[in-house]
Amino acid sequence: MPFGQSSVAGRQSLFAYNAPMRASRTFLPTLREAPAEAELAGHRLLLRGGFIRRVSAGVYSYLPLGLRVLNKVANIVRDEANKAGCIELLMPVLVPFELLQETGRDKVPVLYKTQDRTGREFALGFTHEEVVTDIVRTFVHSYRQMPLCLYQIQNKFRDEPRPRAGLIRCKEFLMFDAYSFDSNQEDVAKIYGRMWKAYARMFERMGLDTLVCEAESGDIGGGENHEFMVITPGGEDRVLQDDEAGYAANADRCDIGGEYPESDPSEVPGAEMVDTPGARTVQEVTSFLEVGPEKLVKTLLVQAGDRRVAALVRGDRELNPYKLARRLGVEKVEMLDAKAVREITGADIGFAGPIGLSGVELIADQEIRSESDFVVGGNADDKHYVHACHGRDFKVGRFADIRVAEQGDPAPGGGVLREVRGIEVGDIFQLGCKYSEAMGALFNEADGKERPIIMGCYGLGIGRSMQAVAEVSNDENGLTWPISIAPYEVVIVLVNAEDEGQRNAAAEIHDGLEKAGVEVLLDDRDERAGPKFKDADLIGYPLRVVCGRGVSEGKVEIKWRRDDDGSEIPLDAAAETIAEMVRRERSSFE
RNA sequence: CGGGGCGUGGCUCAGUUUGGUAGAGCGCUGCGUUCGGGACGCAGAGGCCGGCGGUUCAAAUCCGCCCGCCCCGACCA
Repeated sequence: MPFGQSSVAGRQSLFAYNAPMRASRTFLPTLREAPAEAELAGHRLLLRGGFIRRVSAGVYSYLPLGLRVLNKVANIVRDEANKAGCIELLMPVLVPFELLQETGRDKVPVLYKTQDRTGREFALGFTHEEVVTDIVRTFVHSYRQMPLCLYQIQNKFRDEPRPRAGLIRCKEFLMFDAYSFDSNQEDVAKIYGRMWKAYARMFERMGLDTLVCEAESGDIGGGENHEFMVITPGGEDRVLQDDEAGYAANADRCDIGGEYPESDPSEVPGAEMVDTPGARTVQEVTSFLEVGPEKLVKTLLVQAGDRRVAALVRGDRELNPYKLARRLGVEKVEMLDAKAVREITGADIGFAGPIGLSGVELIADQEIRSESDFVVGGNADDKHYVHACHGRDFKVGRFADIRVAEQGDPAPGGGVLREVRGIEVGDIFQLGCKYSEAMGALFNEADGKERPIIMGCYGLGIGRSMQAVAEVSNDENGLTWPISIAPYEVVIVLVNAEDEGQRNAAAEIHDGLEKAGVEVLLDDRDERAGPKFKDADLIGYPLRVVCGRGVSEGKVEIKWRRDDDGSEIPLDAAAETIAEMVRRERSSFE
């Protein structure tokens, strides 16, 4: 079995080095008090337990225990990726700048740039679409060479404006990234589904519950896009979900449901222009006119491809530019600057309104359709209209869902959206032909015609997943790792190292477990029992074996980290008993 | 990049308001006692108080600039 392929049988080969299995000879720098830098429970425990150490903002060292966990997470991912038919390779950190220029991603703001002594420019790899596409365009020329899915597990570098929460958002981080290459849409759907299932298994094996969310592909472009979220209050992503209908989406993507029958403006007084001196913002206008922000309709002027569009959204809502772009069938929309706004409205930004506006398409958020009597801009400096109604005072070309969804909004399936926080541990993307077209990655179809390769990409944060587990698997005493990624499966606490009987019993169990393929750490440090117990709980070894005073009666104590109480087992069969317990526990994560 | 907070032995912090040349707990070293849930006693080591400049007889403390770190927001390919 090749190195790195993880399974029960391959477990001993997980670590190429011969790691010391005695605490006195390894490096366990636990901290009694958490460094002030950490806020989240999992982050604090990773620091206290001696798993990681901050080197600089968003830059971490993995200490020996942390590296073991990281490797295990990586190996689970590797194993499932291999089972899904992906093939591992390794691409460089240094990416020649010209490669990124081919796709225009040389302007990505998070890019780290550097140059060699001759002045040749490189970027530090932040993701590897260009590098892998360059490989594929060189070697893949026929539909018969596909489907193909290549992946690597490697450090990524992103100059994040704000690194945060330990391993959750780093400037340098270990990531699994896979890239699929297909010749037809059916194969694209197949690999997408296969990666989806592979991800589900990976996270399951790590002991993580994930919620799959519809996601916004944003500027990376393309078709379907899902994110795997670990739901926890400390998560940085807003997720909206409707449990009953089984709908979940990232807040920046989330659709809004509901029925919006046309409102009847007949009871509303006629529209009237009023003075609103200097009142530009929603806040200023509504407080000046003494109305709620929901009674104001913002008119946002955007450039959408070669068209100019006015988007109408209620004052208490936020326009979702991705949704708007999708509804308009363009790649992206951009806010018009003050000069362009004056050309169209004859007024400053802040006074644009739909009444009498010409030369632009008018699209309004769907909820406006069933409401009336609004404050809108007057298309003249310091003027607004009150009692404006669509249909009567201005004509909306189209109503559509174009605003940012919020907690409490109607869900697409008919329920209500509820907001939770999530850590995005993985995502899967259909890229289409964006990169293959830009880079000339073409293949010959069966009919002899040349077409661009259809691509997909799949990312999974290894370190981020590790901390996500820490965030959801802990209690007041420390971490509670699932056995699949725990730094060691079993810890043996030698209570009194002076006692020969205890010492021999511990060594015997240790050797027996090692022979049985169990990852065991013998805590033989010259410490009192207290700190050893505290450290065992803090570090979170799944199973604890205590060689203490019971040894003189031929007994040792065993206790699962997750349980409050342990039990005593006979010393003479201890190793076999424990190994069997470990095997059973492992099997629950496979 | 905007807003807020912070920077004092390895860790957690006090001292800064009101200037007088640095403290506690934990950790560390040695000796002794102790030894099943972060022991106790005694004796020690360890800090140019983030950096630079200024004010002053005198600066951890006041002023200016810079750097770093954390949180909120923007951003997040």
